[in-house]
Amino acid sequence: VEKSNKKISGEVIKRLPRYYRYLGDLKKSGLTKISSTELSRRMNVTPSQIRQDLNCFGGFGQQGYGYNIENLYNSIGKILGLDSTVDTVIIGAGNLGSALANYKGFESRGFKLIGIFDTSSEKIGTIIADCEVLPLQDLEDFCKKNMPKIAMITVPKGAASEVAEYAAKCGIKGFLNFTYTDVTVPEGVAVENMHISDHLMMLSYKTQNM
Amino acid sequence: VEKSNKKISGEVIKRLPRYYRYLGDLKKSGLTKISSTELSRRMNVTPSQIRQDLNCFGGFGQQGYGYNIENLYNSIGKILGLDSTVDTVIIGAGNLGSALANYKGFESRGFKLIGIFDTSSEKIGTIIADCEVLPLQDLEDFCKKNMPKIAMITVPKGAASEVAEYAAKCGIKGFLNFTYTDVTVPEGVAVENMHISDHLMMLSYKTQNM
DNA sequence: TAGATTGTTAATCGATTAACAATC
DNA sequence: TAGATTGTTAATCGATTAACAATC
Repeated sequence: VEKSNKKISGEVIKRLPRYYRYLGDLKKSGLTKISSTELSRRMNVTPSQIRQDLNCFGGFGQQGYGYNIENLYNSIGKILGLDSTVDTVIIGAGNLGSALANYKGFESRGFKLIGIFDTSSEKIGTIIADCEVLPLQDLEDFCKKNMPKIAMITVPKGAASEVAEYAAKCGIKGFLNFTYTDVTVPEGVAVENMHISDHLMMLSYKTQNM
Repeated sequence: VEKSNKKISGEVIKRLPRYYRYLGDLKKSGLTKISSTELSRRMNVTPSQIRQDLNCFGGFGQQGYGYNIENLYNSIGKILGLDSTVDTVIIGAGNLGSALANYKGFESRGFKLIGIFDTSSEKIGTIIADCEVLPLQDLEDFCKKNMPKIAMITVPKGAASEVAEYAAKCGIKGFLNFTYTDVTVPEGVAVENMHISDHLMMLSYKTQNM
C-alpha cells in the first residue's frame, strides 16, 4: 500500500485512524471536498503534517482543489485494511470482555467478533453477544477453521503473557491488550496496549500540573 | 513536584505509569535496588532514557549503587498524584460503564469510584458496583459536595461533547474519553482518549505490514 | 489565465542516545 | 581505594513545520 519502500513511521500510523474518523464525519455531513488547511483547522494540527502524512501513501489530493472526501476516506480505510471485514476474538469473558463483545461500534467499522474464549467452567457455554463462550483450549482448532486476525485480551493480569503466547502460536497476528501488564509476542505479531490505569495516572498528573 | 520550572514533555509523562508498573512488580518480587541498565533491559528501552526521564523530577538514584526500588516507586507515585486517593465518576451506565465500574483494579491503584451518572430513566436508581446510578443533572450538586477529579465518559458518541462541556462546568478536571469522537474541553482541563477502535485499526494496519 | 492548493524539499525543532565527569 | 553507576552535557537522530515550485 505504501508509496515507496520507505518505512512509514509509527507516529504517522497512529494518526491515520483519526483522519479516518474526521473524514467519516465530513462524509456524513454531506461535504465532498476539503483542503489540508480546513482539515487542519478542524483537527487542530498543521496543514503540513496532513500533507506529509498522506503523501507517505500516495498523492490523494489535487492542486488547486484539495482532497475528495469520499475518495480519501476510502483510501485510508484501505490502507488500514478496513476494505474487508477483520475477524476478531475476545479472550476473557469477564466484565470488560462482555462489555466489548456487546459494543456494536466495532462491527460498523469493519471488525467482526467471531469468538469468545475463557477458562472458567462457569462461563464456558454461556452466550454473549450471539457468541457461545468456548474453552480456551479450543482456540487452536478454532483458528485453523476461522483464521481470526486479532484478539482482545481481557483476562486477569497474571494470565496475560501465557494467553498471548498461546494465541500467537494459534496464529493470532495482533493483540489488543487490556491487562495491567505488558505482553511479549513473537516476531511478526503486533500488540497495542489499552492500559486504562496508565491513562488514569496521566490524567491524575495533568490535573495537578495544569 | 518538578525539579526546575522547565516544562516536562508529554513523552516523559506518558512513560511514568509504565515505570511505576515495572517498579511495582520489582517491589513485589522482593528486590530492593535496580540500575538503569538492568531496568532498561527489562523494559526494552535505553538506560539513557530512564536516567533522563527520572532526572526531570529529581535525583532519585545514587552513583555506584542504582535506584532504591521502593523509594523510586513511591516517588513516581507521588509525582503522578497517587499518594492520596483520586476520586472519579463514570458518566454513561451502559455496558462499558458498568464493566469499568466493576473493575477492581483501579481502586488498588488509588482511584476510587464515587458516582455513576446516566440520563436514562431505566438506569437511574439501579445499583452498579455499590453505587446508585444518579441522573446526570445531579452531577453539579454532586461535584459541589464530593469534588471528584476525573470522569470516565462512556456515553454514545453523539452525546460526548455536550456531556464533557457540562461536566467541565461542574468542576471535573480530567476526562477519560471512551467514545468514538474527540471531545473539546476548556483551558485547564485534561483529556485522555481511549479510542479502542483507533487501536484496532492500527492493529489491522500492522498485521498487514509486518 | 489567475487563483488555489497540493506534493515535496529544506529548515527547524525536539526527543533520544551517547559519552563522560562526578561521586557514592 | 577501585568499581560501579548516576546525573548531565553534547551529539545524533527523527519528526514537525515552513516554504515554494509544480500543477490543477
